[in-house]
Amino acid sequence: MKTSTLQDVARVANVSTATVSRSLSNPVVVSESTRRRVADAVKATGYRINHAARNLRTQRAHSVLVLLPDLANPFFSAILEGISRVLARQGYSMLIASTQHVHDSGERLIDYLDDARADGMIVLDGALETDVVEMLSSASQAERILFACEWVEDANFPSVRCENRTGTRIAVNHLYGLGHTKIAHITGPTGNVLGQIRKEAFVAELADLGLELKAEWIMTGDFTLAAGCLAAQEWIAMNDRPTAVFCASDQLAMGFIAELSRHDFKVPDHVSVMGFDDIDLAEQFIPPLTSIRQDRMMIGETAAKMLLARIVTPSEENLERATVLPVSLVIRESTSPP
Amino acid sequence: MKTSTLQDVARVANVSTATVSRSLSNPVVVSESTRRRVADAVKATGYRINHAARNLRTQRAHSVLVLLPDLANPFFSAILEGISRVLARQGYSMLIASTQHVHDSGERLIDYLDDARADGMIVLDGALETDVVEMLSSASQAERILFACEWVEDANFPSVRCENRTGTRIAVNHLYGLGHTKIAHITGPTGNVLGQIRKEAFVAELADLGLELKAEWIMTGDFTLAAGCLAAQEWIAMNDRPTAVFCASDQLAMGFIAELSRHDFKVPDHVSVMGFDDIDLAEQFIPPLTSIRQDRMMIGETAAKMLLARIVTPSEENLERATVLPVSLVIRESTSPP
DNA sequence: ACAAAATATGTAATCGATTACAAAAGTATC
DNA sequence: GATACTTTTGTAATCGATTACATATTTTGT
Repeated sequence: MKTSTLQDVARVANVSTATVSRSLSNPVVVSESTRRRVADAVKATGYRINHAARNLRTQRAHSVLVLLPDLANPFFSAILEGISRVLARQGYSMLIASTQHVHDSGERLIDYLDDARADGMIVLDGALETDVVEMLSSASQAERILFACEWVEDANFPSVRCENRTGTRIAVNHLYGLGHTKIAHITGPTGNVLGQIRKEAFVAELADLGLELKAEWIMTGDFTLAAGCLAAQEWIAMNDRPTAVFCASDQLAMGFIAELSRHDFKVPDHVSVMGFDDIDLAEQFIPPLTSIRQDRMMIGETAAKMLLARIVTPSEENLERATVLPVSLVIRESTSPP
Repeated sequence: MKTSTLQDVARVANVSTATVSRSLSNPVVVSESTRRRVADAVKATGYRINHAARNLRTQRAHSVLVLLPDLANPFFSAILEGISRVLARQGYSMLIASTQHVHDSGERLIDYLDDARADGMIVLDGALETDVVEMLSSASQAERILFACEWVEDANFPSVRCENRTGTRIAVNHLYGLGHTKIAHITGPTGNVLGQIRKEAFVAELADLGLELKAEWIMTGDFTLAAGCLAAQEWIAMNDRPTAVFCASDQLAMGFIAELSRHDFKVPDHVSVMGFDDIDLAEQFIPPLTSIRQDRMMIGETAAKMLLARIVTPSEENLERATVLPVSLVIRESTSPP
């Protein structure tokens, strides 16, 4: 059975297609009685709007592309949930692509916007290659691209992020407040903005507190479990072991703790460990992880709202360029006095 | 700068739009020289096909909807990765929606197919409400719906799944082979097909091996960490504790182990524990988890391929209705002789 | 009661690509 | 060189909704 079209509805309601269209998308300009007849006809015919037709005519795709570096990273799930929720409410669909695949297939990201597949783009990957970033920022559609969580320093895209600096300071102060004075840090990947900022804030806060910081206490990681394990081996090998470690991500912290426990070190008895992000698993981990909580659902919702605002009313220049969302300290059992 | 259209290309190449269109989508019918001229014109104009226009004319959305019960579940990530990879290769986009949101917003799932937003649907949620399932199966587009991993018993949708029965038997035999004779099981949620089948296979295999099975050794769970914790409390409270536990999911196993270790029981010293799925985290867990591995990437790829075959050549009735993919035993450190 | 304004509806062009059909150009065959 | 056939290209209709503009109808003001 073919689905019915505006024409069919118009025939049944005995009006023109223009009236049906108006009745559905802009009801106030249609008289009460006509509106009712159209509504009945819609019900009778089981009419569903054809998105392809509307998209062509209105030059809108009614969908947004979300770009992830890695679908498997649990950090993104709640963000997607938030984005999806807001988009669905506005009748928009959510397209997903991983930056990896796009690169593999030689496809250009900007094509999604240029060829009417998506009206906007939310990028969750700050590690885009330079040429990709340049291509995006020079594109005519650049104002429809928004970064969330991560961002690219040089480019001037709108973005949503959390208080990375403040979060880091809160973390360090939590450890300091417990009595720790020898505090180490496992960083994110070199070149990553988040890792960089958290590291800078860490160094700055230690300086403010007048705490010593040995060079070897800053261990380079990359947000992953595996990197956490390696860092643990470094820690074990140290002569003067820090009594607390602030990790740039929960996954790092988990890997660190896991490797320690394989070598019979206990957290927080031998060393206090903190993460950053407060992913779902942090609460279930053993020991439950003290972390800096980012409201990922909120990040997703905010990103989607900002982007939709730009898509729907692109003229207004009172548009937010960057939104910074608060973080909070979640104290669990992986930290204690030294 | 507006993007250029077929018309623009045609003008530059000095041919008709029909020729340009053919030159791009069906080059063999166009002469070598013309094809070259068109190619040059495309490059000169920076032409990009307009998907909305093509979709309208061809009655194809060139996209597939993937329905998840829960974006946050790490089990799905690799499946999405597999789906995405195959779709991208064929020029299809991947839309994502969660069954929860769709239900909340009162939207009907089938609308995605009816209103030209998607050409097909991959459903990763076997727990759809009955009315939704009925709506889907009675739809004209029902042949474009495919279930992956989970499925609905009564309905006759094509599906991709893994060897749940065989996997369960392998698991039980692994434990039996280590010398365990008192083996318990933590099930999936009541009513879930996967949980049901794994439970049945578990009971059957124990019977085949002639092993005793006390009623309390089958603990009802729901695939989550939390359920695993509860089951651990049950286990602790038992007089005659089983020496091995086969869990219907890795998350159950992790919750179970976590709760045990909070009560100073050690795995595998006090009890051997197995999971099912082999999610990424299983390898990093402490202890690393013995599990039944499903190749989730492969499940995703297979699902996407099957669905595309149905979309592209819907006539052929030599189409696979169900593909069952093999599983394998991954032995790590959570199991040992009693 | 009539003009002016406001409201409601219809007509038809439009978005940009695809494709049935027609026409033209080229090749082979005798 | 004429005929039949194949290959290549063009013309124009089409997909289904939206919307500028025109027209018809109702309301308002005096």
